[in-house]
Amino acid sequence: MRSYGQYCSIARSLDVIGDRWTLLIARELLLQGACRFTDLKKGLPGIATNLLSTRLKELEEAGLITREEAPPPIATTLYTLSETGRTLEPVLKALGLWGLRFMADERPDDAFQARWLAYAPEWFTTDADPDAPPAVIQLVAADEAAVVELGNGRVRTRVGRATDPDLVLEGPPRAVLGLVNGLIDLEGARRIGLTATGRTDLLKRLRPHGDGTGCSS
Amino acid sequence: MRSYGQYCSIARSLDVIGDRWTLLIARELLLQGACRFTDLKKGLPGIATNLLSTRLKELEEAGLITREEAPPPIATTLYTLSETGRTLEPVLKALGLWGLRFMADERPDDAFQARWLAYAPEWFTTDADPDAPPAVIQLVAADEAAVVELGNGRVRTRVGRATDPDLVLEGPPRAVLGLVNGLIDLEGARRIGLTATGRTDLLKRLRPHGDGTGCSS
DNA sequence: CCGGATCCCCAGGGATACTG
DNA sequence: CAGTATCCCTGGGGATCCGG
Repeated sequence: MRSYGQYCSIARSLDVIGDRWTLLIARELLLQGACRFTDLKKGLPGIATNLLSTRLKELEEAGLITREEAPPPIATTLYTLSETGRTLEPVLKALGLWGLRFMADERPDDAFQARWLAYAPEWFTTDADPDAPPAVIQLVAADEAAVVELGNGRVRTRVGRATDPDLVLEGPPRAVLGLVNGLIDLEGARRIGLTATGRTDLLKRLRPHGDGTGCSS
Repeated sequence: MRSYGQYCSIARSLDVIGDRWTLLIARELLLQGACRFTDLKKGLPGIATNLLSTRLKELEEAGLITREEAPPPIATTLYTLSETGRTLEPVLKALGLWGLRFMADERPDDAFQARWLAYAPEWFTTDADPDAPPAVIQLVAADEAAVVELGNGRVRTRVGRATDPDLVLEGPPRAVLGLVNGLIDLEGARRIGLTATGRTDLLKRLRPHGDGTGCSS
């Protein structure tokens, strides 16, 4: 990208990661770990292959990712965030937290993936009752499933299904994520199609890092 | 900007503020407060006027800035960050902190302004000895001057000159800012042209929010 | 199937001139 | 001062093709 030519750390950040798609590539690598070219392509619906290729080169030059030629049985090149690349996590978290305010807007054609369902609770909520016994919440939205595990004062998430969840939240993405992130309350979420089965009291434990934008009724 | 079309809060953030120059406009409005068109243009060396105009419209539509027609004696339109716009501060701070690692690179042609000298200590350092008496550090780099005021456990900065500073740091931008932000130590800063006059012990009070990138000798 | 490279086209950005 | 208008050019989107 063309440099802004400003001796300012924000501008210099953007010189490196301000290009289109760059931060989303970092998101995928941070969420997925080592990725093949095709894995990245799948995780970035809409990206052109030439762009992905170009960005990967640029990111490697900038020292943010490393490419390694994996031997058989993988027999392909793997892309990984470098130590420096992983320091982008706070940047992605800040952006992600700020962007929550737009998650209420309905845009039916948006792509949606289980990983994006998963990272939000882990990054943007806290267990409000850290001493309470462990609990498991199953999220299901648009055929994508993720599991939220509460316990030991932590909120952990993973893609997939749990065997015996204490609570199942199912519905359109903006209902599930809107509820979990405190943009809407349970009643509001139900009104746009959420089904909550099980211990809905667990929702009180999930405290969003809200910034005052949310909880309309 | 063209939407990424992903239901992910990072992607939705970038849909709004991912365009070129957008975040730097927010930086200026955050640092300067209400601005005229020309003020922004001066604070954003290199921006084309049509782009600035376009971005201001987009930002207004997104609800991040408000334009107000000021009556005489100002008699012009003023741009201000809205309440929502001000919530970008954590995003800018995260980016600015991450970008510090690139401030060591020398790029002599980069533009430089006093405001960019000023915000870095306020955002990225802490008073390591909050109970110590107040102190004033004068920063001077490339003819731009800023004042750092330590006191009451806070680090405050402003553009301009102090009457009787306890310490004066003068030299090329990357020497002054590199030292203040912990990228280099005093010795290293002197080696690239820093002059430190006064109580250099105050530097110990200025604790950078470093992330392990710095302090090469 | 994977990992790209190539080509064409268009939108967005850059520089500058011009106007109320 | 506060933009608008214009022209040019680069970078991104989309499809296709190609070697391993």
